[in-house]
Amino acid sequence: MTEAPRAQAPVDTDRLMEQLSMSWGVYLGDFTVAAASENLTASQAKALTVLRRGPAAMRALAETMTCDASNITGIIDRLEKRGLVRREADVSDRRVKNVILTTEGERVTDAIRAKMRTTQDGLDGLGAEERASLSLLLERVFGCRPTT
Amino acid sequence: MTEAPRAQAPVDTDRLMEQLSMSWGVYLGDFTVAAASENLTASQAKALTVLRRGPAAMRALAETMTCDASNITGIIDRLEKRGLVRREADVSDRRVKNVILTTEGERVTDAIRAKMRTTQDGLDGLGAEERASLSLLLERVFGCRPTT
DNA sequence: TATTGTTATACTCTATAACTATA
DNA sequence: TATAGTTATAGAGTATAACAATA
Repeated sequence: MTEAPRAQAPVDTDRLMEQLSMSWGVYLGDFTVAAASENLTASQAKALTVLRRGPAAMRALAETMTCDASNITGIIDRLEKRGLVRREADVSDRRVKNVILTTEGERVTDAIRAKMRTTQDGLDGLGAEERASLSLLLERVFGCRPTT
Repeated sequence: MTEAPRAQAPVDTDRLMEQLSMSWGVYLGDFTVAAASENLTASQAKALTVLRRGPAAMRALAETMTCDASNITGIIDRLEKRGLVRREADVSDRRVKNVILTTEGERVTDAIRAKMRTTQDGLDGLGAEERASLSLLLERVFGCRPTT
């Protein structure tokens, strides 16, 4: 049984915010390069990543991506033109259009994730207990639970 | 002395990547909303955040932000027009222009960070040992050390 | 009336290529 | 020659406002 990470020096919230900011920069760079390797913009790849968790209505997608609903139309238009997603009218509310990943869309999304070597390698360097600790901490801070 | 987070169930790398992706979405949304409250785009706010660590040459800024150097010209143009940054010719190499945050730029950058309530509140909910654990884990995964 | 998705518009972000001024 | 920054261009992302279809 390996040790859990131990405190070395006090880390206040400000320094943690700064470190989180830098870490986000590394993650974003990794994601952007991986998306570009599949000829996708970061926004397009982000939409695919969200949809990988399951279909979503246009408006729900806009909320998750923190942008206006009008933007999603163009992003989904381009992804649909490339055959990575498709629109499907909702059965209970015909105003709603659900966006669904195609099989090719799933393949591309998984390929992008696999190409995020910086992040993948960083995670692979952790032991089982460290992965569990990071998972718990992410849930505590951002409210995101690991998918079952 | 509080306990370090304990493993509950095994968390493999794939699930951790997924959880990281969702957490990043929350962080990005928090950042985007905070930037918008200061009438700044996410890219502009990101540039300010990078410069908050110290002056940087245009090209270095482009590398940190994972985009082409030509984009930085426009981003810095707009920030300079608002008085948040200024360009300064490098003394040893006159081709290089160093970008420096103005006092107002520092104020706005700090204001944005202070407005990231979701992230701030999440971090504030951690104990001292948990903050230290998260800091160590971020360093392990992304190679970013807390600023001294 | 309210909501979903779309369109029109204006501005910003982005990569590519070509340019200038330095080195 | 090589590099740092800029400019020109075209395509993509973005918010706002207005619109049609549906609730």
